[in-house]
Amino acid sequence: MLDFLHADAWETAEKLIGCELVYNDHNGKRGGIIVETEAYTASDPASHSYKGRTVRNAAMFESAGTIYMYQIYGKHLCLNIVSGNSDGQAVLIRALEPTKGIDFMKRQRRSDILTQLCSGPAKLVEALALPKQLNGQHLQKSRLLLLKTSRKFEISRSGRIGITKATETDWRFYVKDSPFISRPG
DNA sequence: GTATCGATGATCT
DNA sequence: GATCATCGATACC
Repeated sequence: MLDFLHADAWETAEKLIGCELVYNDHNGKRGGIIVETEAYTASDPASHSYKGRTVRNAAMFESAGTIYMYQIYGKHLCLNIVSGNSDGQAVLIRALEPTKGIDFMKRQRRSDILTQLCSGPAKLVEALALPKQLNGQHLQKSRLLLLKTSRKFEISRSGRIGITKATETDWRFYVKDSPFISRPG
């Protein structure tokens, strides 16, 4: 089912576009279709795994399908899905098109604007109310579900966002013309 | 519409 | 002490 996660991160990042990500707990289900991702590998100067394993990035060196969450700029959490073969690769989930639990997500984000509920890596974590304790857990043993869907999209790629190194590497994937991505192509 | 800037704290040097 | 895989507010065109 999740075999495709074992591919290298740039392949997995493209294949994750169009999958549905859903979190389920006592507050119900909420989630959406993945419409924007970025790939990171251990040989990539922009990656947290570039200088080897540390306490923070340990989850990136676990098996494919492990969840890697980290805190950035003091307050924001970002969600990654580990890919590759326990070699420090992961895919950052950058944006969702909301499908489930939209009222819940509007309350979490204190916003009624549908296209802005999950249009950024920290926004979607806030919208789904993902706990940082997911870090290091495997998808199949967690409350986070990753589902294949039949929807097909036209996928575009570009340089990654918000990094200072390896900005020329086109490892960002997104749904062409989607209003739900973090910023226009 | 685009550009710039401060918040904010864990992680690493 | 410097560096952030960000966001939202503000200023300006």
